[in-house]
Amino acid sequence: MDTASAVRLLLVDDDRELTDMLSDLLAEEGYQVDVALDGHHGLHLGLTQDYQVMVIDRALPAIEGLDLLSRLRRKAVGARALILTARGTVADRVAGLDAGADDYLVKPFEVDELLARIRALHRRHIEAAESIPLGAMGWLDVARRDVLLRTGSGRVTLSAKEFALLRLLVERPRAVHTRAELRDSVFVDTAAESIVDTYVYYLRRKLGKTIVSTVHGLGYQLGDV
Amino acid sequence: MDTASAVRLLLVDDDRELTDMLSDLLAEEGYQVDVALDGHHGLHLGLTQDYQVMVIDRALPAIEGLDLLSRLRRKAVGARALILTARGTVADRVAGLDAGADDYLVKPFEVDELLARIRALHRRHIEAAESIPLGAMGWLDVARRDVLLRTGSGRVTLSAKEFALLRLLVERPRAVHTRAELRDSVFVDTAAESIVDTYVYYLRRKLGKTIVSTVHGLGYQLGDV
DNA sequence: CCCTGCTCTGAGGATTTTCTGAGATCCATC
DNA sequence: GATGGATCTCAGAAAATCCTCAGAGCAGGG
Repeated sequence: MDTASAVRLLLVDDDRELTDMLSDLLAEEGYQVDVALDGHHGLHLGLTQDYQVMVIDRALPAIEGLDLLSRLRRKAVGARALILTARGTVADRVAGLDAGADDYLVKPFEVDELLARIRALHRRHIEAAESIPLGAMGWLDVARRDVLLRTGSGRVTLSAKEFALLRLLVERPRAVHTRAELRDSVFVDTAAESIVDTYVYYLRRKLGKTIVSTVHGLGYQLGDV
Repeated sequence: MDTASAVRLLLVDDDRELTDMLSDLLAEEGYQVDVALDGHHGLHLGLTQDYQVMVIDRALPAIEGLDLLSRLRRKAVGARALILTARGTVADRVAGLDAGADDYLVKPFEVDELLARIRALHRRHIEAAESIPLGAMGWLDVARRDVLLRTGSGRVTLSAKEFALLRLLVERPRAVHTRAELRDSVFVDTAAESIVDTYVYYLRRKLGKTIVSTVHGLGYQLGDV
């Protein structure tokens, strides 16, 4: 039916009885489920496969659930994550969200509630950002008009002109763009060509020297060398 | 065992023999029960604690049962309520439902029936508590039109427009919403776009600066950074 | 009918962005 | 290594945008 567009889901829990039941139920709902019974296996699958949703138990052998999640997040794994836990205190929830969880469910739970929350998470993932890779730097997030850094040190927001300039460079990454060309497309046409220098300086200040390279006497180009 | 996630239940009745028996039975079933022997105490507990279910006798000292319930409802206490009464006329039921009761049981009753109805109420509470995670902030409780804060400092109730605005942002958490779009969906279409600014200000005042972030020149977006 | 809370307007001040210009630094060439 | 143009850096003015909040109007409950 819709197996071609099936939602890929990673389930990490050491309770084999639970994983068997859940994976059956989720498969019935049309999800394509992979199961990991410990943290190491979960980490491996999370890094090598492309999931839309992850369901992770806090108490895991090898690598603890929140540790697993924050490791995945540090590698820019963006799948929506739901944490299962035995405890339901506020401090617990906070820890989960801090590790990068999108939702949180306390055991024992109603299976229907888990399914409903997974659906909600998936619905949100569908609208994931359109992001353009910026080489070694990170990703340019078009919807949010910011740059997600590959180092995991968060996001850098760009102003409208900074974004427009970087986008032009990204669209033709190997081309050398003259100041006149960039000025005409990005800035008001009465502006001096040196406005481009200034905005290249702004981009380098925010994103690092190597984001734009100068071709002496000609103009600018994306990236280094 | 799972006391952390036990269902919290408030029992308000002046018949100490009945409350003793019921609280024992309910504790055996895994509920965490608080007992109030008069309306004042019940009001105090209902306002200061967070219950999922309340069982309230109509005939109470100090504050009458239906009065107690409607006072709690006016303070946006959303726990499911079951009213105990000696009379069972239709007019009586209507009065109970008007006061905000979810169910109604006529004395004398079978204890098993009371337990079954409490279970049903609790199940309804879980189903109705469609709580949408708000990132770092907490949870948006659609049924109760309020926000459960992750800091543990209780609930914040929202006005109709505040709720509608936040819900729109939550439904597409990664999208940037323009003022025009938000104005058209939430407010009267003759309103100035700045009405959105004002309500974003209200949300931030109630829920913290980070609940909504500004994308300069474009609009607003859920969450921080 | 009064009171409370909600909705919306408008205006100021605060903040961010855009653009200019000027000195410092770099680079190709003589 | 001297020269002159190209480029980098950055302070600050001007413009655009956003935040904050007082208050008017209105609806609903007591």
